[in-house]
Amino acid sequence: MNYRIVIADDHRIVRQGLRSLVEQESDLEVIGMAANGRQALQMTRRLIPDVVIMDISMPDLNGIDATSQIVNEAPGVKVIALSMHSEKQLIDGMLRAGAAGYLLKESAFEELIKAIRIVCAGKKYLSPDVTDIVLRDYLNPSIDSDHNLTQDLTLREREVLQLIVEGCATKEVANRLNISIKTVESHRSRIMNKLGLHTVAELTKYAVRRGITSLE
Amino acid sequence: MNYRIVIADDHRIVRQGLRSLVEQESDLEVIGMAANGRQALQMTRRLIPDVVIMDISMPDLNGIDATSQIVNEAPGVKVIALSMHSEKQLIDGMLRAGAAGYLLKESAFEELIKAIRIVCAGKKYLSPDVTDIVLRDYLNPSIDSDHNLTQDLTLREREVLQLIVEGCATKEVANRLNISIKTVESHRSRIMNKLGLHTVAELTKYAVRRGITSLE
DNA sequence: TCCTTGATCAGGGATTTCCCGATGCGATAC
DNA sequence: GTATCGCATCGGGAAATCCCTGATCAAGGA
Repeated sequence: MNYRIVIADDHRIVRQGLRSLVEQESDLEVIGMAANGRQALQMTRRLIPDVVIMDISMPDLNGIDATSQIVNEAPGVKVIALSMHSEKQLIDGMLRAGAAGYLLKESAFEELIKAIRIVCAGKKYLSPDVTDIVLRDYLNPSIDSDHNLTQDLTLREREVLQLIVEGCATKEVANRLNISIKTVESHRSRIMNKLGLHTVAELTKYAVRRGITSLE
Repeated sequence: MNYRIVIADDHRIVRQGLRSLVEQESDLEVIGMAANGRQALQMTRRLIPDVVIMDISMPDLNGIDATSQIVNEAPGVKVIALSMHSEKQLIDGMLRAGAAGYLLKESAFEELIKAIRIVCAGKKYLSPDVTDIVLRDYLNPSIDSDHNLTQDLTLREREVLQLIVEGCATKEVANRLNISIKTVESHRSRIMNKLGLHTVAELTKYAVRRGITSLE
């Protein structure tokens, strides 16, 4: 039996590359390609494929919302997320939207093929890296994963974090908050611990992603 | 005659896809694949391919600086930039670095094949969208103060900057570049001086804005 | 040839970070 | 009501770093 596949990615050459890879398998057939989430949705309605391989960051309608609608309208269609990032929020969004699989563009295509066969068999498939993140969350009895890690920071810690990523040196943070340098160091250290980050550069990127600070 | 090609992109499945596409042409042979700019550089030194297909945003060493070094060391090697973005700064950076072609991931792979043959014939190739942007700038020579600052950084300084904002400690930068900690400190100090920035947080935001690093 | 630039490195004091621990305080548990 | 816990606060001491100065060397242009 042949599996019918739709590929959704906003970069044409990536779509074509994926098609070329997938069609090396004799039982896999690419029946359509979409450049954004809305096209993917319409195409899925029309063609009812077995699997949609879905990039997440796409214009017009993103992969998560597209997946959500597809799964609602056509529960038989399996969606495999193919993402550049292993961020918890994205994984979470995709799985809640009803994706049957999540793998990274960092994966080998053999893994994609495997994922396709597994979801077609009615099971779920996650990349090892992704599994790690999901499991860490599962094992850690944090109340809800939607409240991301930033929520685990205390008020004071978020204050300190914001000042740091806005470019204040430790001493300046201490001055502004009227506390000792030692205290600021403690906060920073605990922040890094909680977030699993180790440098100000990483903290800054994290904060920008979370909207705690802007790029100015 | 066969053309020997190296592919550099930080996403494995994209690399594999590109390889699969390129090798549909009987006279094109993919002799190596790299996951970042540094690997691409080393691979190019070793294999001396005819063409390097180079993604721009890559960890460790970005596509622009990698191209710059490749073109210096091995002038015979043609570099084709394959970018997600058609931002002026990136195009500018790549062309100044000596790329022989610039196309978007939005392009069809037929265009990539065409580009390969054209640059191998010693000519330049730009995507139509990219040509537009270059021409607009050519016809309207705005004195754009935007690119001056980053351009003022030397190649080595940008390398160091990239590693720092990717979260490497000074010691780790030194290790990766095989230079002394003192040298890294010198570079960092001069970078901050040139840019008028004083903390890693500010450096990081700057680098993100300039496309030197991503938010991960 | 001379001069500039880029890349490399060192010394050494000032500063910061990192890893340990400790205290006080309010809330919650039992 | 006291035991416990989380939070904010701070300190010591070693390690790492920052900052400034100065130096060498190679490459390339005037």
